[in-house]
Amino acid sequence: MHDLKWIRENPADFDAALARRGLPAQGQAILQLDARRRAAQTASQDLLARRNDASKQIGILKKEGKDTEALMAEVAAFKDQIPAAEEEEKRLGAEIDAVLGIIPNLPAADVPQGADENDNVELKRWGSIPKFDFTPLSHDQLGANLGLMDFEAAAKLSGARFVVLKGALARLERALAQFMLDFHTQENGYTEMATPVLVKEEALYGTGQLPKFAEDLFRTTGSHWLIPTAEVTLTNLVADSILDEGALPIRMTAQTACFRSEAGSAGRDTTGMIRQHQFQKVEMVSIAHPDQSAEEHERMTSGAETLLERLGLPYRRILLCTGDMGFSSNKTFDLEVWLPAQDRYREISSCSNCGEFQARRMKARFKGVGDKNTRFVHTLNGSGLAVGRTLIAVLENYQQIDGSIAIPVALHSYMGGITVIRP
RNA sequence: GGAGAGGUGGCAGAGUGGUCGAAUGUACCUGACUCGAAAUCAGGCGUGGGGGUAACUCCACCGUGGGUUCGAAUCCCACCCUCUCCGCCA
Repeated sequence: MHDLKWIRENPADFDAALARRGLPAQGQAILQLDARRRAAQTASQDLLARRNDASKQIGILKKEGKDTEALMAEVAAFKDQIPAAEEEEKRLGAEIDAVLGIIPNLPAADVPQGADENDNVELKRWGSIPKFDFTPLSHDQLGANLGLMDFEAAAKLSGARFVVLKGALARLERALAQFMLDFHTQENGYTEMATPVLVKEEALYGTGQLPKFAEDLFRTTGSHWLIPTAEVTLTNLVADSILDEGALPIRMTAQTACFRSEAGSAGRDTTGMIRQHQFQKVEMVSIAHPDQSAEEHERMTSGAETLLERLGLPYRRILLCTGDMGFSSNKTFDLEVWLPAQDRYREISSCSNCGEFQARRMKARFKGVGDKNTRFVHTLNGSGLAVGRTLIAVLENYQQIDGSIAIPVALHSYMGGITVIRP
C-alpha cells in the first residue's frame, strides 16, 4: 500500500517508479479520486459537526428545563443528508483502496531495470560445481531408485504435484529443517515460532497476496486460506501494533508447510519435487527499523547463504530486476542452488525487503521514546531455506555412481547415524 | 455442540442515554526539590484522518458490523473473540 500523501506530493516520482515496473502512470487518476474523496469527507464531517453541536445544545437546554422543539426541528432538517454524505465518502474511499491495493511496491533505486529474469544481475557465486565421471541423475530418478520417493503414491492420495517420502528421505527432510532452525535460533538471532497454516483473508491482504493473487492460493470452503509461505503468519504477527523502537529488529523463524495452487505453472517443472502444491519451508522474517532495513536485508541473505555453504551446495546470489520482483518487495535477492541434473542454478531462497509497503497494509508501526508520531516498520522476509528444494539439491549434488547419496557432514548429527543413503 | 460470564486507553479499573475521548490508580515523559537517586509535588501522556503557513480546529474510534435516537461506551440486533462449567475429541 502506498502513502497517499507521498503520491500527492510526488506524483511524477510515483509514476516514474511504476514505469520501472512496466506499469502505466496512475498518479493523476489516483489524485483526482483522492481529491473527490477528501471533498466528500469534508462535506460529511461538516454535517456531523453541525449535528453534534445542535445535540450538545439540546442536552444543555434540556438540563435547564427549556424547550428544545425548535432546535430538534432544525437538526431534523439536515439530518437526513448525513447517510448519503457518509455513503459517498465511504464509496470513494473503497474505490481508492481498490486501486491502491493492487499496485505493487516501488522498486528501490539500486534495483536494476529489466523486463524479466533475463535481466537479473548475478552478484556472486560460491562453491565449485561438482564434476561427475558418470551422468548425474535427477533427484526424482535417484529417489525412485532408492525406493524412498513415491510420486504415484502421492498421486493416489492427492493428485499431481505431491510427493510421498519414505525412510531415510523422510528423515532427511526433517533433518534439513531442523538443521536450518537450529542455525537461525542458535547462531542467527531468530526466535523460533510455530504458527497456523490456515489464515484469514486480512492476513493475506497484509502481506500482499490478496486481493490480486487469489488464484495462486488454496482456500477452504469456510473462510480460511492456506498460507503459501510463513511470511504471511510471521509478518502479520505485528499487524495492528505500535512497537517500541527498542524492540526492533524482531527476528522470527518458522518451519511450516506451504501451499500453492501453481495456477499458471501448467507444464512447468511437471516432474519431480521442484514445484509442488505442498512443501516444507523454513522462513525468516525481520521487522526492522527503516534506517536499518538495508543492513538487515543483507544480514538475512547472508544467513541463508551460510546454510548453503555449510551444506556444501554451490550457489549464486542474484539481484532481481524490476520486472522479476514480487508484488510486495522493493528489493529482492534470490539464492539459486546448483542442480547437476538440470545443469543449471535453481531458486532455493528469496530474500526481500518490503520496506513499509506491507507495514502500511497491516498497520505495523513503531514509536521511539518521546516521539510524537508513529512510523511504519520495515518488513523483510526470506527463505532459509526451501526445505524440499534443499533436499533435491543434496540428492543431486551428493549422488554417487552406485546411486547412493552421501549425507553432508553438517547433517550427520541430525540423521541418527546415517551417513550414506543406499539403494 | 450445550449453559453461563465478559470484551473500555500500555496495564488495572470506573462509567447504563447528554458538555465522555472517556474518572481514578499505575506505568511512562517533562519540570521542581536533591550532590545524585528514592519519596514528594506540578504538568503532560491514545490512534487515524480532514482543514490551516501557524496558533489551532474539525471528524472518527470504548471487540466488529448494523439499528434506534436530536444525541450511544451506555439501548436493540447479528457476528467475532476470551474465560468458566458440561459434552465430544487429536
